[in-house]
Amino acid sequence: MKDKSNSPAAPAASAASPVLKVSKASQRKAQLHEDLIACATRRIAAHGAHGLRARDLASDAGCSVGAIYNVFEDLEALILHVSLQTLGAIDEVMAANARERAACSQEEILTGLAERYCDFVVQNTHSWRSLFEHALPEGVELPDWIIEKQISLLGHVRRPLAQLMPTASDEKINSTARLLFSAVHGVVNLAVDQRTVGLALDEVKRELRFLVQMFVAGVEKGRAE
Amino acid sequence: MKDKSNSPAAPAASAASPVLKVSKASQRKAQLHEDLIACATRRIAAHGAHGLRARDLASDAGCSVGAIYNVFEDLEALILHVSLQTLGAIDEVMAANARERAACSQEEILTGLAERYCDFVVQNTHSWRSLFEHALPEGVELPDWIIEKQISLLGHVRRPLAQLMPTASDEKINSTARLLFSAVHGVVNLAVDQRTVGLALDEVKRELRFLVQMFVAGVEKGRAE
DNA sequence: AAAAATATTGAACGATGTTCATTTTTTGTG
DNA sequence: CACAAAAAATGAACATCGTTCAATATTTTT
Repeated sequence: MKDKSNSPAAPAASAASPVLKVSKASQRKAQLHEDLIACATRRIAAHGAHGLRARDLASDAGCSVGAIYNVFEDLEALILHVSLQTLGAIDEVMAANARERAACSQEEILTGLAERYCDFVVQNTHSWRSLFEHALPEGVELPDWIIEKQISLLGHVRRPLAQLMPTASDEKINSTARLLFSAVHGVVNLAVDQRTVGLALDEVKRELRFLVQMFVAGVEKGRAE
Repeated sequence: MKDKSNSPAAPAASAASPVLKVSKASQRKAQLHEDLIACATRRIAAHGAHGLRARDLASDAGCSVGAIYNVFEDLEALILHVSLQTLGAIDEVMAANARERAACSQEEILTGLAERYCDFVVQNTHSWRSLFEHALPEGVELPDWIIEKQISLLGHVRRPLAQLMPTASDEKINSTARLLFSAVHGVVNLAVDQRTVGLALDEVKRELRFLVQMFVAGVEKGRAE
């Protein structure tokens, strides 16, 4: 037993560095690591994190159940690696919004972010839900490489907000970015869960735009006074 | 086996109607029904819905594990009855806000609601989380008596909103109430879960006020134009 | 080629929700 | 009250999980 893969996709000692030993064993291990994440990603996308069963996974990846635990600490750790990929996909979607709306108003950039987040959640509900459904056990922290990805997401909200609130401190911009992300997240969350207190799926995007527009208008109104 | 208690707290054929038979058996059943909800409420409050185990519950209530399934369809159904109580508690908190701030501005009523919801969630995290953590199985609907309670909660948001948006249709008021509730819910949710993208617990209420104030200001600005 | 180190395996373990044949209690009736 | 039928309560047994670990197979080193 070596590292149980606490860090994600270590580049597997790329072929360009022949000094580092890429033994047959560690190659197989790296391959299994990759395969398991791929299989888990598919299963989570199809049935949610709850539907990820060790025996099914072993069957999919063509290994024994025990092998999973040689590569990952437990299933939860494997799910975290899938989460990193999901976060990456969300980051891409948000980055695309920033590119396509680079010339637009800050309000339009923010409404675009909300709509894109909503679209992603509707199209990738299970994967997205697995990002949030597990309340981590008392005292257990998320690994750094997950936290960094999440901070990166917030950057997409922080940048247009900084333009909208030119006199605000970095701390205020930061907390407002978290506020706005959380609010949009909540609206999408209760909607895709089809909760009674949430919105119907066919009104979510319209109402999300309304939320962001009213919030931005309120901020601008305060600035004008 | 009779009804498995699909409806909540049927008044157990109150003593005032001697025609309806209150047999010794049905009395015991009603008592167990009550006891199980009480024990489940305590356990969920202490350890969350995940920590509700059939064997522990039977031990607490002084019955066999099988007895639980004579009274409730499954543990999920029992959790729903606990949810009704939790929703009732939230309703009370929101109603208290309406009473205490009856003479305040609509903005203050709405910020008060957000703050009270936040306080409740912080103080009753486990019970509150069990309201939302289970995504119901495909095609399974919540029972009417839960949906009614949730609609009742929305009323507390709808009423001040109706004052703020006098020209809006009932549908618009309704969807805006869901929007605002969902947004506040999301902010509180990510905060109590201590998520990276959420707010820290010591800034939540301040930022919630900011969110509601900016939203209300935006709505009023739009009305003025 | 043999030995040491390492990795893989899958049966077994401990929980868990749920069931159901058996036992106990309650109810209806002569 | 006695006694049979009906109803309810019981808890051992079952199916299904995640996880472990002694036994086996493989790889690496000597």
